[in-house]
Amino acid sequence: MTPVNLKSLAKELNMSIATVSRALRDSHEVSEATKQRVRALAAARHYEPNAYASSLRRNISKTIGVVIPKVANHFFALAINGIEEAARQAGYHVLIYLTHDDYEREVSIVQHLKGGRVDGLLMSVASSTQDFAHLRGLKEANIPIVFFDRVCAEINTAKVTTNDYESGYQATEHLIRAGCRHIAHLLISNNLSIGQFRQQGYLDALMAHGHAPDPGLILHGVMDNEQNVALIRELLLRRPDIDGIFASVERLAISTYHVCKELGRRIPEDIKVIGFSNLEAAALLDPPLSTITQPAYDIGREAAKILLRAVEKKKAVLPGQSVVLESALFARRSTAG
Amino acid sequence: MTPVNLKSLAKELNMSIATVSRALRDSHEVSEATKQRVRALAAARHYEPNAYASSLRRNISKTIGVVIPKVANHFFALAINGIEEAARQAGYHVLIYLTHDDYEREVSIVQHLKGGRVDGLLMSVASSTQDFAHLRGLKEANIPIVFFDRVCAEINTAKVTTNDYESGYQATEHLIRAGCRHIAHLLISNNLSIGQFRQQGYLDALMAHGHAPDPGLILHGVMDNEQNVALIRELLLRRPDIDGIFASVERLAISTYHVCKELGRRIPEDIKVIGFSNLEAAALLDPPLSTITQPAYDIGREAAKILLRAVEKKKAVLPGQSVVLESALFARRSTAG
DNA sequence: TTTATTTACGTAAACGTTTGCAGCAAATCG
DNA sequence: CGATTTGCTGCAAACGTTTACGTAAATAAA
Repeated sequence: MTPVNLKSLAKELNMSIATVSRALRDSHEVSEATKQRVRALAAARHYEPNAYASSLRRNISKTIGVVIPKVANHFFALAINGIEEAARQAGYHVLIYLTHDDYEREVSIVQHLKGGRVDGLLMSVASSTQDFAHLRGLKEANIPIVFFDRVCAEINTAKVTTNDYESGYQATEHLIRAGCRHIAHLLISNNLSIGQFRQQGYLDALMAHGHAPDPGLILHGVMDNEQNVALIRELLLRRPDIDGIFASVERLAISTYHVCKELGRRIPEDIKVIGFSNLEAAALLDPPLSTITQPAYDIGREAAKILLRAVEKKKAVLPGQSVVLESALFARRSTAG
Repeated sequence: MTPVNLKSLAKELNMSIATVSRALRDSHEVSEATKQRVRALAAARHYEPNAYASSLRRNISKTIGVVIPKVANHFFALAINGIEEAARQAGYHVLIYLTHDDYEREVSIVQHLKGGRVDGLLMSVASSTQDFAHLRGLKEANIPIVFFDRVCAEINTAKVTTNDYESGYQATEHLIRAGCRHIAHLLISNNLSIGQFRQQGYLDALMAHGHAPDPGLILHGVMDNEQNVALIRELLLRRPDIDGIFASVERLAISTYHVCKELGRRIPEDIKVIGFSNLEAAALLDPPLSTITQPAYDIGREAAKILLRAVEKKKAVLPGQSVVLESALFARRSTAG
């Protein structure tokens, strides 16, 4: 079975490779008659251009990379959905890389991508990442990058986020209005700007309503869910006065449910719970969970669109293109007064 | 800023491109001293080989494609997780494509991939796919393919599935033992072999326990969840005798919960429900949902491993390499007697 | 010494595509 | 009618890497 490429098509058509190539790219310097012949044979032979030869020659891969902590998470799954949609429409391919929130892995992935495998990068940084040297290098490699959700403030590029400060404020206020007096905040590693914003919203809402912030009510989660359950259990036992919980990430809200069930704390009678979550089944939980839900699909799509515009123009992405989308608060029974 | 490639390194080191290339690939025909010099400079200049040039020359892309219906679904998200892990360990990259269960899109994606962008393909076919010509073409393009979960029986290659027949049987039997007399089966498009197996398990379990199969109790879901809710509502109203529901896909179980809540049917008192699901929060639903849970991560990882072995040997994948993994049944309150 | 063999490197040809340049007709213009 | 333009096509050089082949020197075998 002989390979079907420009050369084989050219030979069969008795013309040069150049003409075949131009005909297929619909160049204006090829006669309509020739184009017809070329296209007919290409279709008959099921010709598919070699993506790598083209990429090498044009120095364009028509591919974007997506680097995220995990995929088994509704937020990221939905974001990928949006990213894939935008990429597909623009004729781009999507490479997926998972960091599992591991800094070393993130560095290794980014390093590899400097080889020109992707034209641009979408990224949600790992929670353990503190040093951003590996990301700076991308600028030099001329690979534009757009951060989404878990952004990196130190890098000068576009970012797509949600109104995290306001959401943190609203969630906390929602609990206060529901009658909570001692509200705990569960979050993960606080070196993420996103966590800081939510935390600040939480603190400001407390202050605004005359509640004194209490460091003992702030719990930092870890990667492992088992450990989180233990941490939350310990917190609830140590501070029996806690009557409200604001979870900055879905996993911690779920773990809270498990602990409450285990300790016999009733939701919402004893403790009210609200959490960031994209869980479709939130309304079917026992009790239905009040959530702040981020527009994950839109975040992914918007980030991809911004990136693709930059890629097409071969320009770096500008911070000015940053976008802030709004999350929605769904009050359900877990915070019923 | 000059590009850093083999040529620039060679010039700076006063040696030929070939030697630099060989040194970096740790060839035995380069002296240790030279290797040291080359490696040192490569590191200093942050050299990253151009993936496309290498791919073009070696006719190997070190990339696999994953074609799935959707990603916002715990099963597929977990599968991707397993796939990415296996790929990363083997030094492969992962391209993601979503069909959204659309046949046209699936064909278009597969067609594109014949251009050599990927060394192999992992696939879960779209529920609307009936014709498999586009997949046969892959054989000719010498691209091995491994199906997982939603396999295509007509194509002669390796498949990674779960024991769907047994699971369907067990789920049905579980409902029967819990006292159900009129058990409905909710599934999607039945041209998928996977749906047929589960359905057969359901039917055989009914027969084995002296229940007569009733076509009026089998409901075929569609893409849209709103429509599914309507269909299920109609079914429950039309057949008030239904006291058990076996949902072949997670979405249909969730929709069932919504309908029951709406119609005031109590689970499990009035209707017992069991469904295929990888939802982590299944135990936290109201009531906790009994599930058949597939080892999604392992399915993805196993499929990727089989594919990568074939890719490395540049051989087609053999049907004999097929693997069947076992799902687990978790009995929870939704089927309590 | 001569003749193999090994070691270490360079030369150059691929891989398939794109594209600047040139050529060469036919058409248009002065 | 000669000069210039226009429309179409081919030639050949890239893109960066890998690798078969050649070669010169150094070592080993004779």
